[in-house]
Amino acid sequence: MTREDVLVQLRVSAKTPAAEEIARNLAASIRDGVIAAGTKLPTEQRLSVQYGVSRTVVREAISRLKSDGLVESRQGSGVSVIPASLRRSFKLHGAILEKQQVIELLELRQPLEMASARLAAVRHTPQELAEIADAQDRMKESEDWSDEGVQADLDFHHAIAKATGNPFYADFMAFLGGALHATILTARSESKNPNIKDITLREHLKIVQTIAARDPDAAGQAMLLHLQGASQRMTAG
Amino acid sequence: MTREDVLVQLRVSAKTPAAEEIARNLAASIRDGVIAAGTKLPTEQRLSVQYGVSRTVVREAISRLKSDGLVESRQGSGVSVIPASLRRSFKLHGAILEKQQVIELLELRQPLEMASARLAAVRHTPQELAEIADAQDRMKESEDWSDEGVQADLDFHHAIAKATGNPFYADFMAFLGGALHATILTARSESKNPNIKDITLREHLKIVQTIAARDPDAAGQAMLLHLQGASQRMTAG
DNA sequence: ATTCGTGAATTTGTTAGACAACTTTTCGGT
DNA sequence: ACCGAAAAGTTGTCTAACAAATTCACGAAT
Repeated sequence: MTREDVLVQLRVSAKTPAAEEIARNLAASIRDGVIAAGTKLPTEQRLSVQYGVSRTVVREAISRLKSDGLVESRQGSGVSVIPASLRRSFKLHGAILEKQQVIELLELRQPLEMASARLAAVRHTPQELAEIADAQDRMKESEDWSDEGVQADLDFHHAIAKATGNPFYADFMAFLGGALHATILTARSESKNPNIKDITLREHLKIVQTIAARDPDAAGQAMLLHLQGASQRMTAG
Repeated sequence: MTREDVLVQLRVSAKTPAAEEIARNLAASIRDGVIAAGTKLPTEQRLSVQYGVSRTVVREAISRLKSDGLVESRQGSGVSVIPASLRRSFKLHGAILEKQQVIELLELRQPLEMASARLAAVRHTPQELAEIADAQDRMKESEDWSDEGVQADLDFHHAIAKATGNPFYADFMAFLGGALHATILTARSESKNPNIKDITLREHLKIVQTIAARDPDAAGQAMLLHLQGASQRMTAG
């Protein structure tokens, strides 16, 4: 019974819609430079023959590339590749994160979180501070290793980013948090350290206090300590 | 004659493809919570009636939303909105950047550039250092206010990001650079300061020297000074 | 011979209808 | 009340056609 379920699962996950696969294929060709910036893609007609699908499917694939800012189409002319310097979307194309990628992503996040904490310490409103404290409370009351605990953890960081008053911080931290969500969850569940939640809560508390005190240096430092600890717990576990 | 040209121009720029406009409309509804996460979009049939277009156009619009990680479709079931916490793309949906947005974007960039310079100082290889110096030379030889000068400037920062050895830094700085490209260009051309290039080059030189010396603190500090100066020149000019 | 239109060929944008594949709902029999 | 099969609903894909815009080629006028 379970074996059958696995087979079904595999079959489902294996059969990605054609448009998605073609979009991925073309995107890879563009990113690897096989199709150079400034040049044109083959016509929809040729692509449909090449991939053995209808023009409809090809058009849906190209739609995705447009949305990613990889190409630009002009009626009557064709679809041309946009130079890398003008691309306006940032995307994690590899869905699953390897450990090395996790480390690199955390390395990107660290200076942003520190700056976020510093700015939040200086600029936060009472409402924003309350939202930060609320996320902390939700995490305190959650069961260990639960998904809702991880969510509260990420909400905590997101609330701080929102308290900077800079929407780019809020959006980008939410994005990074989402990318790390699954990784954090598995890291926590695999961890042998039973006090992981208490340690996290203590580090969070220090951050809340320093932000509430409007002390940017201390807030940045408290955030740094928290991230270093969390990073160690995640990548070592 | 010229008046007619303007009219044509306006008509052209006003006529965005239907799929793009619908995608934008739906994306806004999702981001604003009008269509809540977890719920389903109206069926393609209903949307095609609602917007007065064919189902094909609706499908292309939805294709874009899928690419943005906003929705997920299951054959036979429908198209459901993905929770914000799981979105895996970061995008500047507002195409044109207002001055306030530029300031906020620079504020996001600053801690990343500092971290980038620090990491590059510690980790750079000779080749990577040469690439940084090369961008600096290209900027030196470019004409004032030229597009190629701005490109060399951005290449300089990108080269540093690559020298961190962390591809996320390289990708994200390239993304931010692209977003700021047009703004930097106009800021330079409008600036009354004729020495803007020389000042920039001097600040860059300091960064190169400190990175070459493998001194992360000095490199970070040099980068901070450069960004503060550049930011002032851009937003004040 | 060169340049300039004009029309033909290309190419993307959009529509319509049909069928396949899959999911959800409905309804009838036990 | 429950179960299973049929029906309805929904997304995925294909085909055929036309509209709209661009590009190209050819011929005419200078």
